[in-house]
Amino acid sequence: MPTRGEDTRTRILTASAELFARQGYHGTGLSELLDAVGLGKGGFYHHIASKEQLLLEIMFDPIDRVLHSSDRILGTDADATTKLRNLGTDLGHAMAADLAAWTVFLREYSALGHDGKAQVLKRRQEYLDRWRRVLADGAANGEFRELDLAFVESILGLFVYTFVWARESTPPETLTDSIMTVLLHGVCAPAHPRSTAKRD
Amino acid sequence: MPTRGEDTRTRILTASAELFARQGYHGTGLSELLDAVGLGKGGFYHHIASKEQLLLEIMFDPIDRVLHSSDRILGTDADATTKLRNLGTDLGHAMAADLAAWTVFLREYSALGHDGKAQVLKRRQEYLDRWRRVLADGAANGEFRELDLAFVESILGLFVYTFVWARESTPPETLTDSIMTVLLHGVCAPAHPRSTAKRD
DNA sequence: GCTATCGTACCGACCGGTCGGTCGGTAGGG
DNA sequence: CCCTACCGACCGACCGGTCGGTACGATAGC
Repeated sequence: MPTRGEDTRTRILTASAELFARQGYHGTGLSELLDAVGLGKGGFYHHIASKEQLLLEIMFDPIDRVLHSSDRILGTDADATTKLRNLGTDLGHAMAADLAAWTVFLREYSALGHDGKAQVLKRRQEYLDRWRRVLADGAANGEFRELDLAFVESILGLFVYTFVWARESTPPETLTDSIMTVLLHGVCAPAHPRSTAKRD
Repeated sequence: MPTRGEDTRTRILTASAELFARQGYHGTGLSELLDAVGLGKGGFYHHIASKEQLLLEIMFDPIDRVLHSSDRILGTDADATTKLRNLGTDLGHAMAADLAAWTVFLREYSALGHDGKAQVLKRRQEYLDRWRRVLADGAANGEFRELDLAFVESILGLFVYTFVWARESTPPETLTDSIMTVLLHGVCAPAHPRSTAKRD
């Protein structure tokens, strides 16, 4: 029989992410989830410790991915403008590749227990710090204008909401460009008229 | 005895918005809600038709408010840059004034039934059309550069996420400025260096 | 001024159903 | 023979919602 082994777990993760994204964590019952995966309760709990643990794993996956790739981007010796553009396109790619998990990541924070909240918050903070660092560096060397960085908090929301609502009408690369064009023009110092986001 | 009459209904609306924003619609039980309002089930259902109807009313309130004020803004004969700035500050004020309801509006769309979804979607569309119209006008008369308008879909997400996550550390006017500065610089044509969002 | 009547605001016991989770069991490959 | 993968009956708690009843202020008849 196929579909045995470790990939059942993956199937559970994928299907749940989809369901949680569409109907919310509390809005999705176990039985509904079981139907989607094609498993009984016994099978499910053989792989997953609890519904909340499942939610936590769904949320870790996408943020960990961009956390790693942002390290790679920050590690290069490119200028701040390039780094910012790379952060943006990377985030766009990640969201396009796994939009369901990202939607869950953004919306279901409040469904987590105390410990889960702390773990997710820590990763979120770390990731946004990468953006803040690039923005601050660019402001320090004159590439960017001096900015109040409060808007950085909304980078994730900005991307995810664009992807969730505009996905059907527009391909993901166009969405990323659309966001990054405004962001880069909004951030770059008038003296440096590079701008217009081009994908690498 | 006080707290009789129509204001009980208002108390229910306010308390539910707060609870739904913190824990989600499905994540908030009726009994929890009742405790917060200080009412029994009978009292609650005397004022409210159903839990879902309650959700719908919470969501209409904030969007209807900015829908009205955006009409006023679009009706003036100011230039597109000013109109855009006014749309932004107005939205910022509205969100600061009723952040809980706005959070619910953004997060709990999927908890709505078929009819509710359609009604909310219609208002959302109408409001974003105001932004699109200003952006398109500005692009037509040279105030703004030519833009792919896909990012407009995320205006609401952009604001709400900034407010939800950065509220504790930063006052709402600063947040609005922070967002609008990036947005205006990102959107204005290089030839027109007005920018820097100032509140009226 | 007294009481009968009515409508509004509210109570809490109770309903059927669903929730997340447990457990005893089994099929089958190594 | 055992271990992995899975099944589904079953659990108590809790869900949103209903319903019969009541406290009380206002109005009306006399």
